[in-house]
Amino acid sequence: MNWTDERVELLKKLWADGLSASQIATQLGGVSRNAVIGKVHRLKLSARGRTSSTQPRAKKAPATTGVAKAPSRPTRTVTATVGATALAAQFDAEPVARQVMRPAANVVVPISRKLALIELNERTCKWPNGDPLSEEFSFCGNEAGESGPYCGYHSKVAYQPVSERRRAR
DNA sequence: CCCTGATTCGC
DNA sequence: GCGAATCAGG
Repeated sequence: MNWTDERVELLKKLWADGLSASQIATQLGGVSRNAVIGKVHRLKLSARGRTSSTQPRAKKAPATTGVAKAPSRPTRTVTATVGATALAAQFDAEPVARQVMRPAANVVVPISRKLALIELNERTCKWPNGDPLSEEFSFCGNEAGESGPYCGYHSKVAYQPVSERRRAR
């Protein structure tokens, strides 16, 4: 990946918005956080003024009122081989999972390619966007990592079992 | 151990 | 210019 004007502009914007280097790296795709930091320095925009206390870290979604406690992870992993009907049925049968499959509201979501199910392949991120029963439903579609069904961002932020997080490392 | 940005230095 | 490796730290 090379630093096109477009990518540099996005880098500037996200850095100004206070995103961490690793968050920016995942959204840009194809670069490491080191690359982002290096670029930031070369662009001389290191100072972000804001000494916003501690690292913002992705936080949990605020407790929703009156809703049963959600499981810590999706009940099942979406794979490319699951048919659309089966997928819809799965979520239909498990309304709780539908809620859980969304990142927390204050988490930065990478730019999604918004692919349809049939557009997914072995190397596209299978993180679902939105309500599976809605017409706007799509999948992230960014490049998935070697070791999982999600892109770098979603494999970290996704509600993944701790055991799998460790194995991925 | 998770993460953060900063710096160095071979390419 | 680029970014992996490394450092220093929360």
